[in-house]
Amino acid sequence: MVPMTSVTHDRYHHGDLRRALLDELAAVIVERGPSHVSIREVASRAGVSHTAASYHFADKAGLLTALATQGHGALATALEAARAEGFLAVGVAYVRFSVEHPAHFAVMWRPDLVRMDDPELAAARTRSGAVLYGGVAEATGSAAPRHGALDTLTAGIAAWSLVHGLCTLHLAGVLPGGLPSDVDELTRAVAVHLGAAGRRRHRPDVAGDR
Amino acid sequence: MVPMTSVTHDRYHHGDLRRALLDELAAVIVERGPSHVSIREVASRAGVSHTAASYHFADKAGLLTALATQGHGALATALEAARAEGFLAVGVAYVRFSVEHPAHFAVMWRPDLVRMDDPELAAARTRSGAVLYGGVAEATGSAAPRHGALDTLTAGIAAWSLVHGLCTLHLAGVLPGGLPSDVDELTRAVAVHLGAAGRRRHRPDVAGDR
DNA sequence: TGTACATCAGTGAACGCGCGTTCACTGATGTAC
DNA sequence: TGTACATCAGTGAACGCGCGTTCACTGATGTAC
Repeated sequence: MVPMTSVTHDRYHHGDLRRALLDELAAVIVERGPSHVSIREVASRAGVSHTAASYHFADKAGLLTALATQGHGALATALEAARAEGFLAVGVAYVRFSVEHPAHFAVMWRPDLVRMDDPELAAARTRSGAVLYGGVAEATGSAAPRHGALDTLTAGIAAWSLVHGLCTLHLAGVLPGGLPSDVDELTRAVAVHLGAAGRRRHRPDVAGDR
Repeated sequence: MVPMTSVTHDRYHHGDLRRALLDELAAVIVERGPSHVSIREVASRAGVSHTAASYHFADKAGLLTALATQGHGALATALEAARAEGFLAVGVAYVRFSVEHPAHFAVMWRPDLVRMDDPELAAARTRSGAVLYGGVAEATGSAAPRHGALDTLTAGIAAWSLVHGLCTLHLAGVLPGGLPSDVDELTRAVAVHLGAAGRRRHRPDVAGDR
């Protein structure tokens, strides 16, 4: 887990309490999961009264929404940086993000924990979504012949699903032994099997059946 | 959402309160998410005192663990039934399970909500895992030449990751428009891009890069 | 077939606790003149 | 440069609530004789 902020000195005016609270929130989520979060504990760990936290975030959902927003921003930045290195690098960056920021990852697509209609969250999601969808369209060739549009879309969803599922299962600790322990290597070894996407334009006979 | 039990008549001795509580738990999770569950509410919805629920489940983690156990059992049954119809059918069954039992799916791989070391849960996980791993090894040809073992394993993880990620994103409601609305069709359209797995025995040049 | 009794499956009151929220208040900082 | 004042960023006490847990108790059922 990589904290998103550097240290601040303790005065009455904290300086960057909002950031500090989000860092502590992330730490609590890593320790106990997103279901066992309380504003009071987060505030206490940041060394301030719990009302100070309420000053920055309207309520618990607001706190979690802010973490999700921060996460989508950071994910977008990571994916944007990887895009130039090609399709596979974006996938590797996605999985690496989930490992470096597991708490953010844990709340970023959780409509039951986060206010998905929050304007700032929506903006951040649009940014990360642009790389996710756009990047795949580029990589697989967006100027596809007819019937290619759905194929391009489903190829993108396949790639997203694969890396997202890999993150989820990996973070849950339910993957079996025998896999590469290095996460970049693991991602490449698994994503290799997404071979069909970049290779052809037409729909094959149903793949892998029998 | 498909309830796993049929109705019971109300007597002092309920008849199948354990089942009824799990059904209500599933309903609460679908409505508000696994983070907003309380024993008292589940008991109240089942029409019994909250102490009656404590009689059947030691605590909240026990309640959620029982749901996860039930889920793994049902998933194993579904996957076992689909296995004969081939590799792709197993994936379709997996996604269909997540849609029919979203509450179960939401807790089945959540070490922060569930006691993963619970013996009954472990047994149920072993059962579902057997189809998941074993099925893939069969479908891709387990008698692979050398260097094929890791390849077979990662192919299985790729398939699992893809369908698992698809479930997660679909249930979260974050998939973009333009995709097939029928879930079986969606799964097939996406899983098609996992083409590399069933087709060859040797590792290709790095797939999809560029 | 009756009866006694153990066990199973529930009730309902009481507990202490941590929660989110509200409130009046205060210390530190920035700005107008 | 100094002072007044508004605003920002916190404190700490108090609230009512729902929570999980514990406890003594009871109704229904099953079994031994």
